Amino acid sequence: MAKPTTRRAGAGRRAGAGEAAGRELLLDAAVRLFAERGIASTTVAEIAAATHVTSAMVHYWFETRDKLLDALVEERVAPLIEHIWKVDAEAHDALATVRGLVARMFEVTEANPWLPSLWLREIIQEGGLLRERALSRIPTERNTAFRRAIVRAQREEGMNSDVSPDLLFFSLLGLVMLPQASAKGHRRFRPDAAFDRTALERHVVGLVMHGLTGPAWGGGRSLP
Amino acid sequence: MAKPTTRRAGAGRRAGAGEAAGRELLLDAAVRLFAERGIASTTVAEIAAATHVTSAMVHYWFETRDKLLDALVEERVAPLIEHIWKVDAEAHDALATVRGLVARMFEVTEANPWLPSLWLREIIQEGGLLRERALSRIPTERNTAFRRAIVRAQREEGMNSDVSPDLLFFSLLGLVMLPQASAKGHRRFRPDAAFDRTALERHVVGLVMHGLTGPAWGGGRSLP
Amino acid sequence: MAKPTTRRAGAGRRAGAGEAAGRELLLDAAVRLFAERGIASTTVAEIAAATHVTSAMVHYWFETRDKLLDALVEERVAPLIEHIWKVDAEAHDALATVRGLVARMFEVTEANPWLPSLWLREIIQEGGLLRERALSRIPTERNTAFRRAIVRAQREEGMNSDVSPDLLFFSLLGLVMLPQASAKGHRRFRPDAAFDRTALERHVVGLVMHGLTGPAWGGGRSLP
Amino acid sequence: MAKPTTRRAGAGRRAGAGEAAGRELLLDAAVRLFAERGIASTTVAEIAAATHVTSAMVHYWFETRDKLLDALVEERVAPLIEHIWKVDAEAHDALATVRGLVARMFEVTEANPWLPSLWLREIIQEGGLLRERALSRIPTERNTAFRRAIVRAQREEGMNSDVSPDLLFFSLLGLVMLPQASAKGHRRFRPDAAFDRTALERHVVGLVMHGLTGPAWGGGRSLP
DNA sequence: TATGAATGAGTCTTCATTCAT
DNA sequence: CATGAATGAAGACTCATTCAT
Repeated sequence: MAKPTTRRAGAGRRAGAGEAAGRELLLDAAVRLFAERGIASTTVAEIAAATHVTSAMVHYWFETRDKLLDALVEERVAPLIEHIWKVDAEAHDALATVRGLVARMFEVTEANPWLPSLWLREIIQEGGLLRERALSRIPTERNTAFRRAIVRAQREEGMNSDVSPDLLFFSLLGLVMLPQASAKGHRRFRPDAAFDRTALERHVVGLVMHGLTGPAWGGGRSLP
Repeated sequence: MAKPTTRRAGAGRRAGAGEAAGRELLLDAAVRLFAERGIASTTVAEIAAATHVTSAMVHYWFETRDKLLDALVEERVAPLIEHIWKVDAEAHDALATVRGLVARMFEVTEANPWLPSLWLREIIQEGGLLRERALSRIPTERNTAFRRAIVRAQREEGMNSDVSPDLLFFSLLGLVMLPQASAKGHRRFRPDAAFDRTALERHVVGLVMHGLTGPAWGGGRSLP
Repeated sequence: MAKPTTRRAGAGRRAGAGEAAGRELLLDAAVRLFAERGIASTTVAEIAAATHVTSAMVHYWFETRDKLLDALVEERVAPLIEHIWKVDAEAHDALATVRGLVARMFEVTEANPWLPSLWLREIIQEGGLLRERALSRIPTERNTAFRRAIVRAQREEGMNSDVSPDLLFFSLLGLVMLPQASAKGHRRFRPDAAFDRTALERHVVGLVMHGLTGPAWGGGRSLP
Repeated sequence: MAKPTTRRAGAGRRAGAGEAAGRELLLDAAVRLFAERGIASTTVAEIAAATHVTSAMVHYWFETRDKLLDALVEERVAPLIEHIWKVDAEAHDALATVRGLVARMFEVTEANPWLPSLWLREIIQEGGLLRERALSRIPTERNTAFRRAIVRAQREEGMNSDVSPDLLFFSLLGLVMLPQASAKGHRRFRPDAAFDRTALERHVVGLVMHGLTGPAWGGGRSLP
């Protein structure tokens, strides 16, 4: 975003049409390599090589490796987090809220297959290199509202009360992200089965929706 | 196992009583630091310092950083994996099998709090530094038997058929491991709540057991 | 030839005019230091320091110490070996062939005073660090032809038959190279006498030419 | 020779019968390994391992690596040098002196096949790790006498005057030592021919004796 | 924009050496 | 005599970063 050297301070980035392709290409490569190998195991030179430029160019665009991570979160990760937590006008009850959350998680990972890996390795865990940068982008009020909706559904609508409102979001994350992060690992046990995001979504939704309602949940409700 | 430099060739270590404390202490420190920062971000010198020795000692005991990883999987990770997949004589139906698997996952993580982090970062994902070493320790036949038990329960006992037998194990892993790997992250949203493994277990078991049975699963069955 | 780290993949060095001086200077320093101290006793940092750069630059140009040795043989040693064994159109008999071989050995060592040391320490001996790399550059067919010429001269022209055709080349090598490799050692016994390559050549040629002909060799032949 | 620690200062080495085998075995191994790989490329631990002890034992016997080299020259190399230069009562003329010198070189290398390699790599060259230690053992007066004998033979007996009295000893060294140091290299060109010290001696003596006398050296003299 | 040359600060690894037992 | 544990000082190699062009 910032131009590195003061020597050409005048030449600001004009947010134009087909402009600054280099920068975007570098972020593309970075995000992909970080997901494949982990951030700590990816060098600036590798990102540069994947984009057919030299590592000096990475510094031209981002100044330091650390600011590249800033830019990565800002421009690539944060928008996805925000999309996942977007207010869902359609959701009139807790179950639909959960359903929407899961749906948007799948939307987002479908368009950005590098996300599960990055989330598991670099965001969720203490010591993750994007942790502070990314976690601060989770909208606290939305998160709180979500928990409250669960609490209310348990109290008033007979939602499975074994479920912890505090932990439910982590469960969804685990259910959606972990299988996608280990996709290539599946082949070890089922070498024939290619990874199928649709199958995963059906599986997760089936498990969670039933899990939240449970046998005791009044009959008539049908799952979307 | 032994390093040559100073030792008489062929003089093996006798696996005696309270012996070789240094080696075990180093593995303890390694496993802890790897879980905290990731393997790639942990230097040999840091592991040594955590044990109050020099990095030369790490090479004395393990020869190379890479062989330290071998030893780590062999001596610390593999036994846990094997315990998780141990044949469960008590489990007479699919549901009990799942319940037992989850229970042993919790047993293992309670005694080894570093495991979730390591599993998510270094085992599950492509590019994880322990991946090949650890994945080969998962007993294929047990894994297959597990999937078959699910299939049979779906066909014969009305288990929730949305659930994919291939994906269920990954779901359990995600449900059990991910929240524990991000434990310190919880505090960001609920600063008061200390991590409570018992609460997590109730949550996971509640969600999964209900999720597998679902509203349609005949009445009488009661969860453990 | 080029190192990747910073460079665009595939961007080769253009073998231009006064270009890549750094690389050549490093090879100069390497060859000199290796001759003085032996390869095993010379560090990358010493080579770098002799060229007023850091050891990182040596890795920039040659990637590893080992590939520096490859380059050294390829670019500095092999051409000399090939020159020594060049087909000698002037040589119409075995004696002239020997004379030419010796003459070219002196030519080459005059222009490259580091060669004798390197040859004795790193090429000739088992365990020499350039041995495999350099020995493979000796043209087998020329070597064989040389031996056959000696055999014929012994059978047909009365050349000294005590001389072994197989060993003669080693003798020449020893006569030419060893005194030059120990040049500074001479001073120990004759502190006044500076090393005099011309004197050595007269000595070697005198000894060998007489040695090959011997008292019985028909009179008339005069040495060049 | 000296016991390292003062703690048992009383326990001096008694130069007894089958005593201190460890020390001698270590010197044996050292001398062999140094000849094979060069001193700089041989570690204390390797010498120890070849003797089935630990490197601590090498320090017990020799205190430091450097003092091991001292001992090596003192006890293994110097006696051989002295033997080579021993006053030769049989030699009544210069030619016989040369002949005797060569004969003793072969005696010594036959019993100590590691010598040629060590001499070429570590003694003869500047930068050789035994150079100072060994060169000082060459008896200057014998060396000078040898040169004077040659000068006299050239002046008074018609010995080949192309030969330089100063260089002759180096030539002998080169002729005798270099082929033996590169023995295994021969196989590259003549894979069938095993190294044959007798053949080498005939070759060297034949070359040198004829070389010193030359065509003009009156007839009658026959070589031994 | 883009590069090649250059560097300083690590990081892993090796090795001679020490010392209590 | 002999060892195992321990270390400090190197040495090869890597990598983010700088800068003149």
